[in-house]
Amino acid sequence: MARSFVLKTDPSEQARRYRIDYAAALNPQQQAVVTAPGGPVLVVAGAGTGKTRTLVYRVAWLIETGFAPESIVLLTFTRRAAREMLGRASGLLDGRCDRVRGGTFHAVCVGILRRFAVRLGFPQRFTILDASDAADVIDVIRGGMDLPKKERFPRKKTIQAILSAAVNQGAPIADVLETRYPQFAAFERELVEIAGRYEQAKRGQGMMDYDDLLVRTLELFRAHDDVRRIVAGENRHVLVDEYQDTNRLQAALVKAFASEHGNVMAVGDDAQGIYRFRGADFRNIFAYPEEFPGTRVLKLEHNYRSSQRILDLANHVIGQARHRFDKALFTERTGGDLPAIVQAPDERFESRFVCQMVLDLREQGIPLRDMAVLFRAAHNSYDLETELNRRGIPFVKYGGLKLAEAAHVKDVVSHLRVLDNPRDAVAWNRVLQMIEGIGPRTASQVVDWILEASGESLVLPERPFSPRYAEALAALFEMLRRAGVPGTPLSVQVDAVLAYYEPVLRRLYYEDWEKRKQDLEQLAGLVGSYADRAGLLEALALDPIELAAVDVEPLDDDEAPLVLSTIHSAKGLEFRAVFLIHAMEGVLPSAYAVSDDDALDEELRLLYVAVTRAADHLFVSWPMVQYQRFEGPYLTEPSRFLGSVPQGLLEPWSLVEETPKAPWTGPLLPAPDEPENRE
DNA sequence: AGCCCGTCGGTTTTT
DNA sequence: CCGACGGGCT
Repeated sequence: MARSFVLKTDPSEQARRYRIDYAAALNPQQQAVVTAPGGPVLVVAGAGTGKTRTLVYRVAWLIETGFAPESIVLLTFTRRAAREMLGRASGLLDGRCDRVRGGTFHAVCVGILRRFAVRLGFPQRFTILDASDAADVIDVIRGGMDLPKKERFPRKKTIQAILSAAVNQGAPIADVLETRYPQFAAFERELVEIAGRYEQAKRGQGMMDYDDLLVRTLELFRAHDDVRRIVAGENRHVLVDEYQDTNRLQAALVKAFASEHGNVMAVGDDAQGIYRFRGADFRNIFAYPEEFPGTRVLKLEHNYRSSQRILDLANHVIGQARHRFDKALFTERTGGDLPAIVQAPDERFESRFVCQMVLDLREQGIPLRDMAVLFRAAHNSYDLETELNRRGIPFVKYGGLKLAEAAHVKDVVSHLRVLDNPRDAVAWNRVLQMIEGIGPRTASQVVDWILEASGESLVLPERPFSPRYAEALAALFEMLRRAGVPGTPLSVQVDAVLAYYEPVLRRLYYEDWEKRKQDLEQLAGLVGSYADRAGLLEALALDPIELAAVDVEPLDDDEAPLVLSTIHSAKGLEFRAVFLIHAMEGVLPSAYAVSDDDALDEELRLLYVAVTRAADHLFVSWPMVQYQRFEGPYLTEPSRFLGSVPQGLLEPWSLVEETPKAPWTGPLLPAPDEPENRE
């Protein structure tokens, strides 16, 4: 018979006064969340209701009530979010929150797998494949198969996306093809075959892709209950942010993490689910009380962020969804400007408008960092970026191309990977193919030889190398040997690789190597913040270090830059002024979404997320004419979601070119064909 | 086998 | 605007 033994609270604990005045810092709803007793809690929190703030205080409260920081796990959507929240919590409790464990599901899983992967037959130093590494592995597999030549087979990135979608949605490949890639439905058999070989290859070579990090952790818990008990036993409280964007794998992980104690708090907003493409279903949030019996559901409804006029628009937007959201945000922040709907003649006008208005608002005292330009897809801001550069307005861009994904950065990082793990065949392939005279074929042969000869250390095998590349190969090994001497500082290792790589860079990317070199310098600059090579490599694999396009002279020294971001990457952030550009049919909603009602609803939620980022000023704009390469200009339509917005919620703006100043008394200007004055 | 160049097709969102 | 692929050359 099991018996419960009640441990009494240490009296000195009881007597302690809390350092933080929770009642003063939080509203009653927030306080209820922060001071909730253990057990499962679901917090349904609308946009701008202080969700992050509440979680930060919750962490502090738990620590103040006696929980060890290292027994708390905070799961967030990005590592950036975790860092920021724990930083704020530490600020409240002078550093005591630093030991709280936090990060993405992927990062937390890597920590667990590094400890226990051996139990699954994986090496402790298994290789983490990012999406493009995974695509490269798939490409090799595809090359070794006899595939139908006549019809168009999906390219490696698409194959990878299909396989990943199947894993994340927990659906067979056939379903993924039917719903998202009907054009490739005929290749189901081949794709299933590739999927099988891909699994084998990963297992055989000790590699895990992003999805495996979640899948294998679950597998580990399922196959080894002692591991599950150890890991879950280390957690006394599990906190999950953005629960509406977790998929079934992540939901299962939450359940496992909390399985020993049941202290789990999830925070989310069903109206802000924007990761359906990754297998998330915003309705999962309603399944939570069934997953965790006894769940206490708490709500945060009071919006502190936006003016009422912005909320009116947001409420109208979300009201158009087919699925009804039980939600109306309210605020006491009445007044403010009406959100503007700006009709720009074309993209150039739109960019000029944004730049000019940004500068105006800055004149009015809003710092650049409190303004953001949001868009559906990373490429929507290209024209604007040019214009910002021209005017010397500093900006950072989130979303889109990642530093770690650029080909030349991967080249350099592959050398470090080989140093870290001489059995990393993916990295070897890349490293070898940079040598002149070595292509895919020779590379895979040489990799086989290397793997045979090298155990934990690097050995240049004695083999019949062709004189075409033998010397270069020896030079590569000499560089690796020097850089790999134990105790060599990371920065020295990186410098050695960069010096070796420089001529390769010039040869491979002769058109734009100088631009790419700046990225490598940025990479070199990051090195200092990592303790060792493994730490750097792990960060590069798990953190999408955003490629900041900030080589613009700041207006004032060190003025924090304007933020450019995809809507997805702006989740959870807020700004005093928000510009939503390219709000047009085909972009928002995306052309891919228009034939599917559920996808269309998600586009609507994206618009909702964008609108609710704004506190005071909101400008929604779109270009009436777009230029296409061959077709020339064509007319666009404004987003259907804005077409039906009643007058009074949005103020229509149009852009007019400045007319020449009136008090001109001299002779009329000659024909206006001075090229400089035209824009 | 590898490299270079021309052509053509596809083009979201992220860990 | 980038990458995959085919053809011709080394």
